[in-house]
Amino acid sequence: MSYSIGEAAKMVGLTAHTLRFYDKEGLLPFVKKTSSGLRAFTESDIEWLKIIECLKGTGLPLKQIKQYIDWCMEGDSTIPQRLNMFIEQKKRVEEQKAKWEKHLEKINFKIKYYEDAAKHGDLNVFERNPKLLEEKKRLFED
Amino acid sequence: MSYSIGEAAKMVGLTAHTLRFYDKEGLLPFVKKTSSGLRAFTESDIEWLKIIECLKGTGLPLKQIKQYIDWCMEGDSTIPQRLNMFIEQKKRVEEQKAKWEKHLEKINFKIKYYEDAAKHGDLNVFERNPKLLEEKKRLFED
DNA sequence: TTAATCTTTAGAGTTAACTCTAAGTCAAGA
DNA sequence: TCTTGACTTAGAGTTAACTCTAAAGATTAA
Repeated sequence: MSYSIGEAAKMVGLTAHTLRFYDKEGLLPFVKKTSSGLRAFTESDIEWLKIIECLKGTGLPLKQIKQYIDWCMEGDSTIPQRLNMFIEQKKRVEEQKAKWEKHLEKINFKIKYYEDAAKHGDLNVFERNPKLLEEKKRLFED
Repeated sequence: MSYSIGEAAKMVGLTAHTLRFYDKEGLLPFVKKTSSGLRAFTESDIEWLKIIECLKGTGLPLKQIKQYIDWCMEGDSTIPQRLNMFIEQKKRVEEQKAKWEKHLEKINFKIKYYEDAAKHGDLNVFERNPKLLEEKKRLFED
């Protein structure tokens, strides 16, 4: 049993256009076609799409995803490169998470700031709450 | 005391080109110019840049950042919109964080998978370790 | 004062990742 | 069989966010 491009697209939350674009870019060399030329996605292909989505969703550019796919197609000799790629990607994700943590602190500060401002209808927040000014200094200096 | 565009750029980790582009897009209406036409960034402007970086870094498009800046320029009447924007952005960041958490699980699985593959020089990982197959099924189904 | 190094503008070019169009082919239901 | 809707390709167009260029003006150090 296999899926058409439209069915596969729906399953992974992309459009058929996007899947064709990925194919054109060489990201889907594993997808076979029927005798009449229609792409037929297997269960295994859907899993490929999910791992592509995982890498794309964590910010890896399509070019590097293609590099990974190429390694996979090349065979067992590229296992070290693939392992290394996932280790690097894990590192990037964790760095990114730390960055977002810092950004989130600033956003939380702004929420506190504007909550007070909204309550009083003006921006004299720091006069009312000098501790918030200290927090701001801490958050925005580097 | 104030900073030239190049100094300001260095301080926030952007290029002067990018700052001019932001200015052209209307993101920096607060930056004043000297009598001879050079941009002069104040300490306060640098703080604006940092909040722009925070919003951009958490995935808010420049158009919506401009919307926020416009609200700030408009005055106290837009405090509720600004509060709302930061609340929404916080929500988005937390959703994104949850998504990354899930992606990270898949990446960690792949690391385990390729570590075993690398150790043995082949991809018969699931034959050696059926529990990893279970984990894969759990991670890649939905 | 002069050379080197900024900065200014308008506008063109780039990159990534889609997104769509046209013209034709294929498949499934009535 | 016919119609409707999904599929095919090549290739053009779009969007966001830069990134760069050219030509001219401003600033700074020697």
